[in-house]
Amino acid sequence: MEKILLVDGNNLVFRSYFATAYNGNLMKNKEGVPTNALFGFTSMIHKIVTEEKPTYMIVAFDKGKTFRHEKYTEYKAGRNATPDELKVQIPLCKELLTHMGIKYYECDNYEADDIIGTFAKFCDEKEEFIGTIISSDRDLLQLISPDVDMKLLKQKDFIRYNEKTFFEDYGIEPAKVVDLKALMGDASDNIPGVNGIGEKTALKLLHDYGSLKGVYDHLADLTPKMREKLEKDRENAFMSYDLATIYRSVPMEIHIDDVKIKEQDTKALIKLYEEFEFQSFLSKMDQTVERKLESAKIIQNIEEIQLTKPSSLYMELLGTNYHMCKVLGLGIYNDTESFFIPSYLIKEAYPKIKNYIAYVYDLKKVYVAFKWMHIDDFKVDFDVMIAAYLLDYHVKEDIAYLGNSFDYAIPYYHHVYMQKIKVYKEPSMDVIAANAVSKAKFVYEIQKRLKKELEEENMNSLYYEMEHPLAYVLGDMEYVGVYVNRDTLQAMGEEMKAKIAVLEEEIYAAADCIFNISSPKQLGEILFEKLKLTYPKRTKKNYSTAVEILEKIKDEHPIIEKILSYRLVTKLYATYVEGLSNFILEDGKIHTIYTQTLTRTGRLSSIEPNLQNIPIRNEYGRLIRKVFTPSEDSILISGDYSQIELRLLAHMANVETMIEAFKKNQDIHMHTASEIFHVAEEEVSKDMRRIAKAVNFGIIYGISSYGLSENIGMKTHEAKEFITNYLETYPGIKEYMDRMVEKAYQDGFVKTLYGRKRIIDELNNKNYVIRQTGERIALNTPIQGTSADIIKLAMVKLAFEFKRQGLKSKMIIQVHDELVLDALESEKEQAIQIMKDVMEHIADLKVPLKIDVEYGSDWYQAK
DNA sequence: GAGATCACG
DNA sequence: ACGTACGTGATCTCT
Repeated sequence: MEKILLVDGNNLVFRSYFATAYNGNLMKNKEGVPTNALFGFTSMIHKIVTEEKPTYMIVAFDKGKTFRHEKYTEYKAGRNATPDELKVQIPLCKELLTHMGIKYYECDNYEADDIIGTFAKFCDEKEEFIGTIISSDRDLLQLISPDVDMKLLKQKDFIRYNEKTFFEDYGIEPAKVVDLKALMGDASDNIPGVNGIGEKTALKLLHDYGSLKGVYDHLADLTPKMREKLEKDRENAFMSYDLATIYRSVPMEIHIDDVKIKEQDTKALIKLYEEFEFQSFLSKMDQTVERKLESAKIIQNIEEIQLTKPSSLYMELLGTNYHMCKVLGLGIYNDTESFFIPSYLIKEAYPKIKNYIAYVYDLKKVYVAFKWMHIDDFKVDFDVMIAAYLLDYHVKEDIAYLGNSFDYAIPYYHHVYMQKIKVYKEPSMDVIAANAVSKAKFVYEIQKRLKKELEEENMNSLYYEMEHPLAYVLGDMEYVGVYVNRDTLQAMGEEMKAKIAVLEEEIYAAADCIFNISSPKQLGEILFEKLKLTYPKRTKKNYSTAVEILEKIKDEHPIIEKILSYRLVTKLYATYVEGLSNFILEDGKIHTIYTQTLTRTGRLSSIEPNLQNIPIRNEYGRLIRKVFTPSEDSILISGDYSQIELRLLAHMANVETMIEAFKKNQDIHMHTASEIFHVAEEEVSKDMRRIAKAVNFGIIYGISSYGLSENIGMKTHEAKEFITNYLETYPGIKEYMDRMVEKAYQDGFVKTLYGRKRIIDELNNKNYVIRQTGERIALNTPIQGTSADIIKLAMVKLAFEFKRQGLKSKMIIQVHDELVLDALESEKEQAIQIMKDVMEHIADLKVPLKIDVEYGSDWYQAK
């Protein structure tokens, strides 16, 4: 038995088009051809092929303007015309299929539905074939038969229907979909149906009387009202029946060899993906077709090095974590000189090149990797990676992504250096050299253009005074590292393991069976089916077992509390005990990597390991912080900005009362509570403060009444009242929000106080929900981003001041609004003084900035 | 490799 | 009628 996949191509293209709507700005290639639908289509096809692994497959498209139901043409014609931006992409989708070896069908005057119907009939008739229809169009459900099932695509996932499951869900046979549509109509397809009858009623009627005809044969049995509706639209109903019926005899010959998937044309596919700048698909391609790189001169002896002018450098590593991986060599390039320095010559060669190295990609990587080699004086003028990040180019760790968006054929790192996932391979030195030098060449040739663009965007000071110097500061922090006490960590781990074992037993006993507690799927079945606990959420396909859900049913069964504890402890053990242990190097320290070019707001992120999410909110988890310790004769000092985002809001929206409250150093949530509840501060209850705090946060996130209500557990309409009340209390904030959103729609981007820019594509989306998200981004990014700017500036200045004043104290950790120092005890007072001074005075705002300082002999105490 | 979950600001 | 707070990273399960 062979399965044929019957894909509704038109449906996929339309879905893709509207899912990532073309907005006249983004999602088109350099020639201006829109690619949104093609992109979505490509990824859907990839997904379908990997999920279904078909041998036979067809993709059906509409063709021609006249329809087989001539007398009803006006109905079909009434559907929205295909937008031009979509039209141009349809032939491209077909081209893609051809390159992938997949046959597509179209037939004059027939729709994709009809072609699929014809193939479905083919499957019904031929014993050796079965079919699976793929579409999000419910119309096609009517084609389900013993030999044909359907994968009905939903927004996120899909439902697979066969005859049996369809009947279970709808209570009618698949073929009766036609009768159903005849009664209820289909607005999207301009099928009128019977006015006043919806899905529920239609299903009930069909259940009672079997078919459309059956319903009309039994009009006498119905209520007068219903009878009247049906009689009035009798003609429409039967016409709708015809309209909804999928034609199954398109005049075409089916040759089964055509339907078999052929080998893909890799070369043509790569060309297509390149043309449309589909980096993600390109990087996934098995690039058997090697990109040709110029061969590079490999230095054998440092006497061969001739360097006379500013050059670019590209450092090639084996592995991605530059704290613990091998340096393979350096590619050096300028327009007259270029060569490759193999790893064993770097130290010796460095003095000869250092004065000429002007441009790099990822300066922090090079700076830190050199430090590990005891080269401490590396400095460059310009980092292409950081500049490209600020300018919103496609920046990833792998330079190939940026290179390819500028039409440089740079091989993807993983194709050259990865054996398979997580396994690296070292190619021959010729290959490494060619890669390194061609990357250096790209850096050299692109830097000028990026500098010019920074200038045009007024981002010079953002680059030269903030991000560029920050890279060295971060590099120092990473290289210095943080001491982590292995023994304490291990002891905590043993205790947790014991706890986990006990909890496991208790949970199995309570559930009366053994299962995988970490599997949400299994857990959901145990809780909501076996133990029949109430699922406190509107119907959804999969049970969620997240904390919010479990908290709600805590009282129903003692198992819930055990599961919550189990979750907490296993999380702590896996992520923070085992996880952190894996990153302690021989020096007893953890060396994280701060990602400087990732977030959309300008914040840093921290990886391998993440030091920005060490537990603190839960007391048991907080104990983990005890393992983070200072160096000898030192303490950890933590300074964190108090309410920096709210202060920035008060500044930007110019909210007098709030600014005053901050000037008086008041508890801001208490103050807000007293204002929105119209009571004296002494009368603010805990709950009032809690609500005020939630609303304050909500405002920063770009509030929605639903979001707020979910967060503090109240009805949406109550949350709405709080928001209205809040905005009446602070009209300045309301004005500010309106102004920001309007400006964002006008410009298509927002900026921070320091000129960092974020383009918000979401605002051009045709989907209302996505536009709303865009509005929230427009409200949040200037605040979160400015906060990130401020602490970055403070870090640069603080590093400078420590150096200038000759302190040995060092910054070691940044957690968005908090800096942690490893400081000599003898420098304690001075370090605190400088830190406070720098952080509080780095920006000139209408509100004061305030930091809270704490210190101790570990991170638990310094907080 | 994606989704669910949960750790942080 | 729809689906919803902003920004991250690590680990686990499951396809």
